[in-house]
Amino acid sequence: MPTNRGPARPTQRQIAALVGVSVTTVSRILNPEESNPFRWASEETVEAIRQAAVTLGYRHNALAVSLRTSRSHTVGVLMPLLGDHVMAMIFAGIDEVAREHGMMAITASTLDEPTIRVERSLAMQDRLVDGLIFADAHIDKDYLSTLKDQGVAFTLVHRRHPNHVSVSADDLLAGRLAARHLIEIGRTRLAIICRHRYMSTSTDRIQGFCDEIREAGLEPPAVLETGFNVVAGRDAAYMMMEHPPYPDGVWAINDASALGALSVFRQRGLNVPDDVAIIGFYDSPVAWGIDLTSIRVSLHQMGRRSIELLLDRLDGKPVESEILPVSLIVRRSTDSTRPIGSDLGEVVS
Amino acid sequence: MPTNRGPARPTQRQIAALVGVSVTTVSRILNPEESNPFRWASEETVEAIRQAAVTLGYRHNALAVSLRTSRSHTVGVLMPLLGDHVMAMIFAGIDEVAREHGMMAITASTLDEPTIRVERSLAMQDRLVDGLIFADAHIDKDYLSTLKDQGVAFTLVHRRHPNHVSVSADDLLAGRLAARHLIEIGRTRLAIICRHRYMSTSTDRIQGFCDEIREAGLEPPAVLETGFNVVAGRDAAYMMMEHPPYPDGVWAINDASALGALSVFRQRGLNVPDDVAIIGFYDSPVAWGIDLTSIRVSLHQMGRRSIELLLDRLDGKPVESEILPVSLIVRRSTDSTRPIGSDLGEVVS
DNA sequence: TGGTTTTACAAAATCGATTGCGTCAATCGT
DNA sequence: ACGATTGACGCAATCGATTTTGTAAAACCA
Repeated sequence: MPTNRGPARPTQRQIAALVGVSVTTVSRILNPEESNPFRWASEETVEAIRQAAVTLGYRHNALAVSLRTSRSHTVGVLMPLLGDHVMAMIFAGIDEVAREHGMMAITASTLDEPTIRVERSLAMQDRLVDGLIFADAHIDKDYLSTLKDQGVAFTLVHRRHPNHVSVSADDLLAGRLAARHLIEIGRTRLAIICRHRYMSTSTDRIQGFCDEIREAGLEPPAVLETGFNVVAGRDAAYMMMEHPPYPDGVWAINDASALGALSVFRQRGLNVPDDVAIIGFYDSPVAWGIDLTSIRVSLHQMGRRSIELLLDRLDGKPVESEILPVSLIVRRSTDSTRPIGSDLGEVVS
Repeated sequence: MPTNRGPARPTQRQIAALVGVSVTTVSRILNPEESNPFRWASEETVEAIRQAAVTLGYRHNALAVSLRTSRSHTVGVLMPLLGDHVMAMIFAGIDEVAREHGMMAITASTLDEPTIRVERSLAMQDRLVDGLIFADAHIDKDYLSTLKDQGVAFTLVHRRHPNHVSVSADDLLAGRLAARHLIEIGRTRLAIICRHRYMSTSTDRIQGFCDEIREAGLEPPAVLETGFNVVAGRDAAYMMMEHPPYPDGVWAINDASALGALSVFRQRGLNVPDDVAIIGFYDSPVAWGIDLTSIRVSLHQMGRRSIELLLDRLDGKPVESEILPVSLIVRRSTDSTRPIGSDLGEVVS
């Protein structure tokens, strides 16, 4: 079992030997946290050490530093699912801020399962992450309170939880915007496609949607909890069309499921938006492609704020939950007078 | 500056004190690599130690283990861009295999810039990653050879490089498939939308496309190197329409840019596919949504294989580059007789 | 000039876990 | 019955860096 990881990395000890000083001095000079290295050694010594570091190709051993200082300069991000557009965008934002602060963001997927979440969370704590960001908070189970009691620093992103600091979209308003728009274009038989109700992204959006509808004096919408992907959208659409009267206004709280539903409606010969209007969520490239009316929120910004809040917390500053603004982007899936291919959102690549 | 990371984690020392044995014994019993703990202690001792570990809530300190063993059970993944569908899917595959092997995958974006790539790569080596996976290989610059000489274990994914082990799509065949299809439906004025030519995903696809066209005796295609996102696709389309004759067959080697081009063509009143046929790449949800003919390759599988090869390498097994099969999924953007919303690909969420 | 402070650096402890080398007693084989 | 093996464990070194403590020499003050 050859443990040889390439040629051995040079250590401070070697630099010390080369220059003829102690490792203590080397450490002080090379310590990036040290604002004034010259307090500790003469100018020549400092120069000699730095020179030696360069010629030897010295690099800090991040593990050793962390072990000693209990500071890993790492934040862990738990997401229900990697490979998903929403999560990928959020993580990109987190990652961006992380490196702006000389930190590293590491991620792991939990598949939204409590067991895996605990496991991954512990694995990250084993690496002494400075803090955690959860994108998969459930509103019922409260594993997070345990963590809080243990003094673990964390924030939530995307989904919120009343007891913890989070950065989320204004889901209540989003629900109202979607409902209002459907009402304004004269729809009365409404339906929602969503996922399990244990996440705030479902509950809040449904809540806002229903509130608006109730205040307009309309019938409450049908709620189809099929899921967040294309297939889930199709399934929901099939269910809707099992027996008339069919809905004439659908809000899928995710563009992918909107796409699935849309394709089914079209296959069945329904006209969108005349027969059935559809609204999505996230204003993703999919929405641009199919001219889908959608709710826009900056996922990138959501990711950024979630880690900025976490870093503030780590600095001991007081932090509060934030709610990001949302806006309705109207396109042809609810308004056939709109131009084709209008209003593309933020471009990432 | 309170360095208090919550309540101090229990250590082997504490367990040792509690049970009344040395840390050595505790370490041997609790070491997960140790196949037969009973070789080192009596059954009672083993039980007592395990019991103490549980009651104290003991967890391994991954950093300390790595420092000692020079094995971090971590692989680093360098991607040109997080937040991109392609990269997110690949990473999801990598992450899956990583945890199947009790490892952790950490990622960082390089924005395709050599400087950042080196920086991130070093940052990962500082954490003593067991190996690296590069999704952003350039074919000209050869930073990777330096790494190889240093004995750093790595594989490439998505993009390939003749000198290194990689897992990529059969881009040459993909190019041929796209060209053949366009030729078969009678197109003669062809164009490609791609990105810089320093990546194999561009060069190979173009190569295959051009080979097929040459062998068919047609004119070589126009090559528009505008980029990989929606805006790039629009830009390319605008350029194409600057002066007639316009292309009647376009291959965007990425669905997003295909979408951008498509929307421009439609805005200009062109009929797709009658006036201009469009093919994309990756068969992403965007393609499903707009009924875009596209090239399918399993990105998830690509990710999985890239880390599996890396792990094989780490085990000292010989590994060779792999090329994943591709297939053409024909939809309405090249064949108006196809049904709406057909053949959805692998669903991820 | 005697005493205090600052400078410049070193020695050693520490972080948490692993591991080579021993020790001591019980057991085994012949 | 005696050397040899095995079982059950501990000591101390080690990984690479940081931190605490220590101590000469130089600088400063009155």
